[in-house]
Amino acid sequence: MKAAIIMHIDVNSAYLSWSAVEALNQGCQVDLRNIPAVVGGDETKRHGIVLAKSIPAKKFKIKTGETLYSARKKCPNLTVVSPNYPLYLERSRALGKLLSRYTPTIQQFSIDEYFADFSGFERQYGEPMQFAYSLKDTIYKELGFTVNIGVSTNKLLAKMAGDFEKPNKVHSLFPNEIEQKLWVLPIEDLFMLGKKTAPKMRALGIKTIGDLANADTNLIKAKFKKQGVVLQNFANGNGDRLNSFAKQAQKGIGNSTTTAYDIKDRDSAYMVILSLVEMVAYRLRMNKKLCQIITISIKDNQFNSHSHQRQLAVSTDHTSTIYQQAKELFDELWTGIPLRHIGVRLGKLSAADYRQLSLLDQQVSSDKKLDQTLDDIRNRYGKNAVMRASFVNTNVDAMKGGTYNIIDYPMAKSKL
DNA sequence: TCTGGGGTCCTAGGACCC
DNA sequence: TCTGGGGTCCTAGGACCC
Repeated sequence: MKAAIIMHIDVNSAYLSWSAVEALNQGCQVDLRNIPAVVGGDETKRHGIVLAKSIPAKKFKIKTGETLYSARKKCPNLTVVSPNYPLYLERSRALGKLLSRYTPTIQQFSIDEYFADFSGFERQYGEPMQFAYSLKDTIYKELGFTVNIGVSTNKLLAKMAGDFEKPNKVHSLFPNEIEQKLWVLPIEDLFMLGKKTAPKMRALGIKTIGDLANADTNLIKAKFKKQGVVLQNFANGNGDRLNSFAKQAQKGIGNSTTTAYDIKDRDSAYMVILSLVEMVAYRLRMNKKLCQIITISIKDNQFNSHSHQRQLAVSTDHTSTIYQQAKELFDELWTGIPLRHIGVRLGKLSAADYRQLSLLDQQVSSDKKLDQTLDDIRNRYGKNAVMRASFVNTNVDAMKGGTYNIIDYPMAKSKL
């Protein structure tokens, strides 16, 4: 049997590239990709972090996730542009559509990354590396942005290959290249080995991916538990469960928001919670799901986080039920300390087509009708077409949450 | 005007049952 | 009779991804 051919396609500086191309199309004279520039949130709303950076900005050691304040200190004439999420979503889908022309087996891994399975396509497309180069060029020609493509026999290796030199590059990382290309890299470069684990590894003398690959498994198991074993397998190029392209059911739906000002009173908190619940419950219903677990999370002005969750006796998709539970959970959780962030998450999802009817059915069906009516209006006229009276003349959005449009893909860990 | 938002998975401790 | 310990469920917190 011939080895699988898996490719990882990753848009270079996705948000920044997409905004740059859009600006050029609108007649802008400069290409943001060629100057020190970042996509960053709104500092007046306390969203002031770097979401994406250009290569010239990277030369100033600006990092994704750092504050704009800090980024400007490193590069005083930094250009900062606001994110355009609808654009990013559209570009993301355009890339997926292009890839689908070449293989039916693709999987979106994040807004700017796809895996594609080209196993058995050699006769049609030729030698995999040659094909990857032409695919990269086709993407650039048709969509105007550059990508990195990693080529290997499983998703883990393809992804690691895609992270080699950027931008606009194709790299292979086949099993027989692991020693030469993967093992020489610092431990920090391994997928899923983050900034908490890396220092612990280094303290044990494990400095490179090769060191981890060849470390004593019993030691790794003892120190890092299950996750350690997964990481050691990754270091050996074994993607394990990372190999499936099967679609996985979503486990939870959540929305959260950092408020422009600290929340100091219960009524303001309730307003934000209602706004979050409106969004999260709407998304739940659009996905034709019910939830059985509701989690509320808060972050105080000292950046300490806490959460509280509750399992319901009966699954629900009603805004009013979820809101009531969320308020109770919040009251149990909140000590009165000023808050900067509140989140609501729905878990233990099930299909909405088998509904367990309760004694409260009378009440429930009128709630259901209200939810349906509001959903219909929002789908037709936009999310702000209707709002509860309590939001009128306030500066709280009637529906909160960073992303209104939902990308339906399971996240990182479950796929690898 | 200093630190986002959306996810998944794992662990540890306590409750409860047998 | 005395009391150990395994299994499961629940919850809060944390690590990691983009």
